[in-house]
Order: sequence, then structure tokens, then C-alpha cells
Amino acid sequence: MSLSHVLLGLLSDQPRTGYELERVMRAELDSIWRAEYSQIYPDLARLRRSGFVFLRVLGPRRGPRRNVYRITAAGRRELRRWVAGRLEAPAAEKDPTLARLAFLDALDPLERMEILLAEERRLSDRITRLRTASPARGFRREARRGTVEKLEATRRWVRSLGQQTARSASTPPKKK
Amino acid sequence: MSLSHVLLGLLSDQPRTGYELERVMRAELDSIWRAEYSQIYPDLARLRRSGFVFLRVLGPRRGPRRNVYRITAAGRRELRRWVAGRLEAPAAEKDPTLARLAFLDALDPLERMEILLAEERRLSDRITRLRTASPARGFRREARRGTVEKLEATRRWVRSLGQQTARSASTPPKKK
DNA sequence: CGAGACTATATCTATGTTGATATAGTCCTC
DNA sequence: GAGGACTATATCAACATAGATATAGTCTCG
Repeated sequence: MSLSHVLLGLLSDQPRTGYELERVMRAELDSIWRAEYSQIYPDLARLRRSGFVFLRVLGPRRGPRRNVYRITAAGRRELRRWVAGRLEAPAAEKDPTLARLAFLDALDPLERMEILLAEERRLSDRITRLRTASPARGFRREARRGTVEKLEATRRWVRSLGQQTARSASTPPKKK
Repeated sequence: MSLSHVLLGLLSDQPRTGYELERVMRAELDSIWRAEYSQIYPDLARLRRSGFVFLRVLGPRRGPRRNVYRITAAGRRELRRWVAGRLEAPAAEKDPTLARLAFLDALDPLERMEILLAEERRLSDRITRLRTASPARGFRREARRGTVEKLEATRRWVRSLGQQTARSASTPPKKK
């Protein structure tokens, strides 16, 4: 269960509210991990029951009352266990983009080129957005660099597929 | 919902049973998409209700009776819509490895090196396994190449982190 | 002072996903 | 012919995730 650990990781910086956690995840961990409030709030409650965080209710600075969560010593221990990789299931990785393109045979060659170009644009957009996003610190910054490099690898791959496709479309399609 | 479409994609080759679908996913789409039987069987039933596949029950060749699913014309249309990217939510991507390493600050510098080396080994193993796995055809083969390139990008990233870490561990740690 | 943006928490429903377990026939090997 | 590996389907419970919606106070700007 990575979400709980990601939350612990973010709380190890400083205490935060559920709302802030969502914002930081979106800002600093995009394409690595994110979650909806509907997952964050119950998860914080669970972390609290496990004694990994504790809650302090503050009067509102702005808006409603603020439930500020703070990590405990046990929480830090748990975080370290996770980071050290001594827990953690294999966590089946999935890639919707690669999954879709794996079935590109389903389209006729003319359409393929179009899809590949669209995909390349989409990847470029994501890369630019990541690069221009608000900077993070320490290993969180490095992790974002890792994401960018992954996306660039995928973009190179898409591009090479596009070139192959273009070649096979221009040469007379010799029926095999 | 990608699983249904992946199943349609695999059925667009040839009719298969749920069992075979699981095997092919594991063999050809590892690290791209996979699912347990408990997800595949209900999903096939749903695809059937939607008219995207139909079912033929065969006597057992070996083992129990075989429920062989075959894609319909409507199923192929749906597959093409998906591949062309005209459906599809943004599908939040997640990366458990990057997520964990983003919080490497939680460990003391001595431990970091160890974790990074372990991670690099793990990535190398996965890459070798993918490369030596049974070959796929067409774009499915390309997709696997794409996976390998993503993993290699991550491995390069881990390696560069390791070098940084080594440098900062050997130089006298000037407290900032 | 009213509109709209922002901060916040909370909850519901539906769907996706994992892991475990039950059942059972067939084939191979010793 | 007994045991074990393999083929197959099926279902359960638990948990993860997405998306939508309700509520409400505060701040800013005109």
C-alpha cells in the first residue's frame, strides 16, 4: 500500500492537512503518485489508528477548521522500512499508453501514423509541464528527473515506431 | 477501463479461454498490463453482455470444459476506438519504485547507497527477464521494447543517483 | 455587499485490483 | 495406480481508486 507511505513521506517534511497533502502530491509527485481526497482522508484516519500520525485540530486560518497531521516516531520508522524496500509487494506495473499502442495492429496503417504523432505530442506536453512545474527539493527533485527520463525514453520509442511505420507505408506494401 | 480492451486486443488474434488470456498477458505484456483470474472471468462476462465477445463452450481437451471467447465485429470496432485514443481517461500513472526513492532522504547516507544498488540489481533482473522472454509479434513486440527502454532509463537514473550519493558520502559532509 | 476563488473536510457510489481458496478432470511419471 | 503437474473455471473478501457532490467559512476585488 504505497499511498499511506507517500503520505508519511510528505508528512516527514512538516505537518500538513489532507488538503495540503493532495496539493503537494499533485505538484511534486505527478506521474509518480497521486490520490483523490476520498482516498486521502480515510487513509489519514487509518494512519492515525496505527499510531503513525497524530492529529491536531486548529481553528481556521481561512476556510473551515484545519485537521493538521503530524508524523510520529513510529511513523518515521515505518517510512524508513518502506523506503529501504523491506516491505512492499511487487506492485504490478501498468502502462496504459504502452498497452494501447501494443494493439496498433488493429488499425490500418494510415491511421497508425496519426495516432503515433498524437501520442508524441501528448508526451512532449507532459514533459514540458513536468520541467516547468514548481521545483522540489532533494530526492523528490531527483524523482521528478527520473520521471522525465522515463517519459523521454517512451517518446523516443514512439518516434522510432513512427519512422518504421512511415517507411512501411511509403514502400509498396508487399503482402507477406 | 483498460483490462477489457487488452482482453479484446488479445482476442483479436484468435479465440482464447480466460486461462489462456492470463498466460498470454503474463508472457507478452508483463510490466504493461496484467490481471488475476478473479478479474478476467467477470470481465469476460461483461464483454459478453456488451456483445463484444461471444462464448463457445467446448468439451475438455485436457482438464475441465473450455469456455472459448471469440471477438465480434462490435468488439473489433470498440478495440479500434480504444487504440485510436478516442476514449480513455488520463489514467493516473504511478511508479512505486520512483515513489519509494523519492523519499530516500528518510534514510541516512550510508544506507542510501545500499538501497540504490539493490534497486539497480532489481531493474537489471527485470530487463534480462524481459529480453529473454518468449518473443511476441508486431506491435506487441515493439511495446515490450518500449518497456525495456523505460526500465533502462530508470536504471540509468538510479545509477546516476548512486554516483551522486557516493560522491557526497566520500567528501567531508560540509553541513550546509 | 455580492460574486467568485480558494481552503477545507467529508462522504457516496461504482469500479478496479489483489490474493486466497475451492473444485475437478487430465496427463505424465515412477 | 498414486502423486504431482497442468489446465481450467469460479467465487470471496478486502482493499484501492476514481469521480462526483455537499457543505461552509474566508478572502479579494469591484
